Amino acid sequence: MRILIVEDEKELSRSIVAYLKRENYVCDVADTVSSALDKTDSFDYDCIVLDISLVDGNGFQLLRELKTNNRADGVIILSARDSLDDRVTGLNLGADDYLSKPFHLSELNARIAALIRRKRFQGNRNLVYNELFIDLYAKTVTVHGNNVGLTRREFDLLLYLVSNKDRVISKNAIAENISGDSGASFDNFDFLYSHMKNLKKKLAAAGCRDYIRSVYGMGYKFTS
Amino acid sequence: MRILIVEDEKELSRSIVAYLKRENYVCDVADTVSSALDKTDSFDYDCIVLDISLVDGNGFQLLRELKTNNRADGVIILSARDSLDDRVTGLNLGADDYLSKPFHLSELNARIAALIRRKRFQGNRNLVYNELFIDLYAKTVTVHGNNVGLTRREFDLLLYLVSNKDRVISKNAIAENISGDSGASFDNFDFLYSHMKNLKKKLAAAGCRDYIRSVYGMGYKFTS
DNA sequence: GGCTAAATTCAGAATGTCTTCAGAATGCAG
DNA sequence: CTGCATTCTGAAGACATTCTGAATTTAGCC
Repeated sequence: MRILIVEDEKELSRSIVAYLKRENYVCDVADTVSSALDKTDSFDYDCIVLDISLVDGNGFQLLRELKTNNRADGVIILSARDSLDDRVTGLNLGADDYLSKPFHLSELNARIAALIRRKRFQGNRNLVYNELFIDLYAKTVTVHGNNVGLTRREFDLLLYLVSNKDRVISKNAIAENISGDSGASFDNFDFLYSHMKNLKKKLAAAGCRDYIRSVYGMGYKFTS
Repeated sequence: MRILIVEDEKELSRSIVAYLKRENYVCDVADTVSSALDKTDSFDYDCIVLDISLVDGNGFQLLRELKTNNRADGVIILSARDSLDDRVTGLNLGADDYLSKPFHLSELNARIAALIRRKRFQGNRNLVYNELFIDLYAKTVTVHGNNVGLTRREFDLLLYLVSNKDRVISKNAIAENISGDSGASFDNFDFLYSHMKNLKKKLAAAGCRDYIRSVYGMGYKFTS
């Protein structure tokens, strides 16, 4: 799960990143509008946390550009205290949520979690595909009612595949999504193969049908 | 547990905060309607204590706004003496309880405790999970009838886990919830590990099953 | 102010997971 | 069928996370 933080106060962005990393998100930071655009061009973030009052330009402008490129999906605005207008404008420009400064990191985290659940899973707590049952809150996967003990990466992997059901996902995309550190370029996908193998093995052992298919030369696909 | 006090008489708000801090609540104060809105925008309070007769505007207006944003959950109104109308109006606007000035701080405290209990535990006085028995009033925990002497942090910890039954809770969230000062960002969770260990040890010593599971890399989970 | 219990910090141990590796298996193009 | 690229596999070492007991600091109480 990957998040872009657009914020020019170093101190704040650092503490946001520290917190969100511990919540197992992969975080990128942009401190100008142009670098934010660079990053959104090269990656499709699950969520963008945007400080609307950037110094180098207008946060609104960024939001507008994102919107015209259909990338305003999943934007949470950070607005200065008292600027009610900013919020309204932001929401009208397609932002999903806002938070006025100062805020608690836990609250930001809660909003991000809610946003991602809405975006990726229509706000559902559970996902069900026949015998396969995924509880997003308990972070458990059960097959025919028995718990399949998945590790964090395995769980993330399954979730990413499921949230792209019926679509072939490239190894790059998967790797970027589940690998802990951002900015990594992948010279091999051994770690992915490994997790994929373990995930499939565990699911199969629990009696789950083979929903995950590898597509030679392209990537992987989840089909129910 | 976090409470917002919306009150413009400095003297009063100060003494409320002092009292509630001693009761282990974390308190924020807003002295105008707009700053109250900022704060409720940025954080989801367990309880809001609202003086309905604010000078800078109308407390009712604030209540209305909270209501439309689904945040009127857990509001206790402070109203001037004799203004029965205010109370009725307030309750109709979705407030949960009221208190007419002047009042005893202990009374406010009792109402807050009751309110939070209602909100978090559907008004139950006790929580029971098989052999584990939690008395929210007495703040005691018994297993098989014998009292498990928990410290305050241990009790808070257990309560937080219980109130998020069947969910994996991140260490961030737990730390923020049980450590006095919130909003803090933690560089390590040693204190959490320590409390967790002591809590589990005490429960186990009393013959309690292991309801609290650590979920590697994700947090902790209470399951009955 | 001194005593006691509690909270926090610390360093090392124990555990669980991730990544890497080498080799095997599979799929594809010619 | 052959050769090359891709994917899979099991095992092991590297790494991260959690646990533990003890030491230290802090807070509550008389």
